Amino acid sequence: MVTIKQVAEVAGVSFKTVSRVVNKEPGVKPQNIEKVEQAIKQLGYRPNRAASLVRKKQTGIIGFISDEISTTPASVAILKGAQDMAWEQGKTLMVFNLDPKKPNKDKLYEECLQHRAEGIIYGAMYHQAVTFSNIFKSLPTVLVNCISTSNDFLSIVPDDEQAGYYVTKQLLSKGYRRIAFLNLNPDIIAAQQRQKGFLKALDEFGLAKSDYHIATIEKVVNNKTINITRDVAADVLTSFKPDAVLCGKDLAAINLYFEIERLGLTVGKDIGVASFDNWHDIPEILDPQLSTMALPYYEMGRLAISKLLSLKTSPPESDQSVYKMACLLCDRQSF
Amino acid sequence: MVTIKQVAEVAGVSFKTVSRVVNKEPGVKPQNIEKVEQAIKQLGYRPNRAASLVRKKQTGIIGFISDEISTTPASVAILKGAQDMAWEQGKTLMVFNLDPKKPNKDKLYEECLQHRAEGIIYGAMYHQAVTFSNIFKSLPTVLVNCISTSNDFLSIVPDDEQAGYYVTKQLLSKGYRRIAFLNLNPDIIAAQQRQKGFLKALDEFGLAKSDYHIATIEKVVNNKTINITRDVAADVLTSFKPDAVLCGKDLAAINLYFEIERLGLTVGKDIGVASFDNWHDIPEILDPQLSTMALPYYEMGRLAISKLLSLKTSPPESDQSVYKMACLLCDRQSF
DNA sequence: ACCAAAATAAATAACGTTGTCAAATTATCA
DNA sequence: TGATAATTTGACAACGTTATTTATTTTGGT
Repeated sequence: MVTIKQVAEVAGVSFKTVSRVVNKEPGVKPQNIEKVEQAIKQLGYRPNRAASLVRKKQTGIIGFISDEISTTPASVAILKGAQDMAWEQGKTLMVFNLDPKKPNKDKLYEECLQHRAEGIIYGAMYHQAVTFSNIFKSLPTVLVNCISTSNDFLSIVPDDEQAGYYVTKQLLSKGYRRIAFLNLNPDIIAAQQRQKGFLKALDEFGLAKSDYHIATIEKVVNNKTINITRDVAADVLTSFKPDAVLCGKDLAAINLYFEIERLGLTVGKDIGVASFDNWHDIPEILDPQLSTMALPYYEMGRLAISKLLSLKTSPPESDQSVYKMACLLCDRQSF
Repeated sequence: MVTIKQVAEVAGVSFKTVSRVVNKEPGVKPQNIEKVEQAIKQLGYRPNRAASLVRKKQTGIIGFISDEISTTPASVAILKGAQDMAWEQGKTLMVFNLDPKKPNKDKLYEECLQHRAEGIIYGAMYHQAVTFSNIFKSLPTVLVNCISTSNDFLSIVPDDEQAGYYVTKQLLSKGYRRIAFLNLNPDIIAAQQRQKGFLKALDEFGLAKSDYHIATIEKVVNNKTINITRDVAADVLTSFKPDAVLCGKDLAAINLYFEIERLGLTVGKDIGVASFDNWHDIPEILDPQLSTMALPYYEMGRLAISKLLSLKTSPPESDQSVYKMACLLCDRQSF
């Protein structure tokens, strides 16, 4: 590998001058800049990042630890957002995935510390509460899509209550008055908060208890979540006879569409359907295309990085705060 | 940050001894190991990776450059596989995503070079041919899910021909004799190779031209691919009247299911359905669950790393070779 | 043309490690 | 016990940079 000194020799200047040119420091004669750049090109020199990091205080590295996040399609966007923002800020993201078999956050954190990361982003697969050991206090840390059980980190989550509230209000304002909510497993935060928003919107429109129905489309058997949308939907559609259905996730909306079609009804005409996720290509592949609340994963990833970077400059006065990011309705044809 | 010398001082040994303990080099008295480990724990010392990298020749860093890959759910698995294998081999993956707006592979490669990566994995979103500049020759490089237009890199791709062949043979051996193939855009490699396999299997079973039908479910209008499965499926189902349909991707199989249901037929009973991808939760959410050829992304990611590492030791005699990885049928209930 | 001030360049220290080799200590055996 | 070999330790150079200080060159004003 060619070093800064070899470049200096070829360019006929001291190696410090080369360093100045490489780092775009001022105070080098244009003529010398020219010579150095020539030599760099000629030799194919590339700065050795590691060597530079030894001397500089700032490494420009941000650790991204994910609880399996980057394999789940819905939230890959978090990573992408973080990566884009990091790149814009001249930082490099180092990505680590937790091993689902034995998830050891601390080991990965250790790795980040050794690389002298300047901060850590921890991303979770779904909106949940996570417990962190004290080692996580070593660096500025921002949580994405989860909160800390001990509430001691800045975290960025989707505003599921707002999402539930907003989409319900949209349904109501379009005239739907008999709404079924096929919610996710009630143990998860998103399900709880969406339901809160759902009820709030109904309340504002003065709907009675008999005008809505809430059911659960997930069942947990020995720690595995299984999807029972098809049966639940069939039941709710025939017994409650809603004029609109709000579905906990786009994937389950597929099942819902089938059940609606089976009853000879048409989505978007006889019955409105709305959902949550905006899960990649699913909403668009359905017919009619599914109107769904997009979870702002990409933006959450971006915000995580910028919050992290500002954490480092400003004192962590505002720790333990939770940023709830608004969800947007992707308005298509299903209601 | 605490350094090796501070640890040495506390432990009452030379800093070289600490270095030996940290790197588990032999020849340190157990008693001193104990003292050093004590001091390390007491001070919370962590080796500075950058400093170590300056001195050592091996950085243990592998660059992973992806053409948007890590945002597409189907192939996130490549990244995961690569990451797992890299971790097992004691390497660290540095992940870079191409900016879809202005995809500049070379810039990311440059970044990898500066980090003194020992090798590069380039992953593509779908099986395609990609052109690389000469800068990619600087390091051992392995391509995943794509081949080089100039055929000068080792690459790892799914064996789409085998996949098409295998699944068709399965259909045939279950007695289906009138098969429609709803293929992807014929411009892409996967579509071409699967079709080849499809035809080969049909030929082996001696099927006539009138016993099968091939249609395209994607249309390209101003560089954007649009999905026309619904219309094509409706047409093929009524005009050709297949007893089985092989679908180009799981997502499109959703459309196909709808059309089949609309005709009053039942998947898996009146008509067999098979597909390609094993795209996350889709095959399981469909009813009946979809039998589909899984693309071996995870394994491709793993193989990429191990091939890369062996490239470095053995001379690149076997360059320009293409590893085609067999696809497995995920046998469910749709045929 | 000369001097001071400003601009530029060079020399050298420093960063936190690992590699080399010589020195010190301990173990082995006659 | 003494000599020798084996083990363990430490001093110091080296890695490729950036930071700091010092030296040199250029510029501007008289």
